[in-house]
Amino acid sequence: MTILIADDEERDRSWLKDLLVKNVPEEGPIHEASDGQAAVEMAVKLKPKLVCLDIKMPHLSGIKAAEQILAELPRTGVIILSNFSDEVYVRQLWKVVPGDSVFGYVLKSASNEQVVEAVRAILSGDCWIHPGISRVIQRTQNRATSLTAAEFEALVCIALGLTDSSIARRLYLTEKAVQSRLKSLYSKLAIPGRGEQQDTEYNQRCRAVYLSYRRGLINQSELDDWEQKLFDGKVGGEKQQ
Amino acid sequence: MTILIADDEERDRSWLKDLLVKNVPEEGPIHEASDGQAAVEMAVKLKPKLVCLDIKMPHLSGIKAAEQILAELPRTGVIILSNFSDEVYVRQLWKVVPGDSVFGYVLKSASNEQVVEAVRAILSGDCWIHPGISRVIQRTQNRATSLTAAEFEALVCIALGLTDSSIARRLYLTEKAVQSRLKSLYSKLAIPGRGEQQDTEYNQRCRAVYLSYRRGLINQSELDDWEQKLFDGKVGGEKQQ
DNA sequence: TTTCACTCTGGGGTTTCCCCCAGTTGATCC
DNA sequence: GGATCAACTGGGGGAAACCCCAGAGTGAAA
Repeated sequence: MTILIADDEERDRSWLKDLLVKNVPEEGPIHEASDGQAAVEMAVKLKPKLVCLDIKMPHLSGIKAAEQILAELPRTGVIILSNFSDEVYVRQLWKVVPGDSVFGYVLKSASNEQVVEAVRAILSGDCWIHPGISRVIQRTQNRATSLTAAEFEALVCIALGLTDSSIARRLYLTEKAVQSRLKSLYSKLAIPGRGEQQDTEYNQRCRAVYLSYRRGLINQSELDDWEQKLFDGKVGGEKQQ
Repeated sequence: MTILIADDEERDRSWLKDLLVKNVPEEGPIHEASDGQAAVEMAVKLKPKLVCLDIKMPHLSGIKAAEQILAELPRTGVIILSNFSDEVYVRQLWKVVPGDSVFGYVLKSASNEQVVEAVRAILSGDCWIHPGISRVIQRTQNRATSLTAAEFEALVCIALGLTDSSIARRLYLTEKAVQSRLKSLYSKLAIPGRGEQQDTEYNQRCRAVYLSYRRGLINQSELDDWEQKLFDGKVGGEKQQ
């Protein structure tokens, strides 16, 4: 029963390997990869029963790696083992992972026992989601607070610092459409507008970015990816495929 | 020769402790603290030769802990051992640390050898700064790119999503003064204005926030602190004290 | 099929943000 | 004593962002 570990930090890899060797007796050979690309290649070759993926890796993120691996080998158990509980990753993962596959999401702040528990769960065919993540999942499925693809696109663009007109140009929309997206974004984030409240406390545009960072709807590395895409003229990231 | 380690992650503490036991032969007892407050208390009691501090800790950040420890025991060697190379921390640290004290700044992505090297340097009375940090230090000392206290205050406020008028109210300034601060902030961040460039590509306000995140001038946990301060009516954070 | 949510569209407003200009103060440095 | 720089002040103007309204098309769920 082969296991594959993918993490760019050597320290984390050896920690996890140690943990598995000591606590998962029925384990077979444990292989390691140090980036997402390598992880995919090794996975298709070794056909492991379980793959542990860090999210933040060079070349290919753990989530995209998971997508490719599951496309080839749908029966593989996948554990995302990350420092981050950002909503943006949960959104992506839920889109990428087929509903019937076996997977886990564990934060690196978890105790050793929790990690072992998660691994055991996956190996016996159950899912295991970190307690801290469940809150986030709730939010992504609540109609009133979760963002639509259109709202999310607009959010990313203002977070990058684009103007309405420049967003419109990039996404092939009218300025009015952009503003309409923003308007519903602001209301979902519950940002008080000009008419309401006593005084004009907030610049909604910046406030939306701030709150979205806080809630993990967006984060630095994701924005960097988007900036690449948008400046290469490709659009519709969340919609397509 | 006592050594004190402060980190809220048990895993990191034991990793570092192991490393020191194995590689710093002349070491004496090694104590551990799991937050900043405890670190300060233990330091004044134990008077260690060396203190290793994580930045992100509950109750009291590693930097503030370092400040208090150095105030009591200026001869203590301090190593900041953090995941972050954010400029905001470098700014803070340089203000807090007396010029003649012995300290180090090591990123957790450093190799074991580098960490040992840093510890040895501190113990023999030299400073040790992570290579990745030196770039940042350069920038904080370059007149043309480093922010003044006033510009930084304005930056924090727009990052929190406040309007000009609300910033003015909180900082006891006129709106014009706020706009003047923002104007010089934008120019230091090299954001093209409305007149320049082909088309109005950027919303400067949001763009400034984005670039500042990228450069580590600001980050989430620092902004949370500032939001607290500003809503309690206290101002002038960087200036005072 | 009818609902419903989502999205884009349009007209016609107000306010905030950013622009240009110029002038005063205070601190620091040679 | 000038020179320099950071910081706040002021007027006046333009453009972007946000406000309200209402309508119409899409696709999915009831």
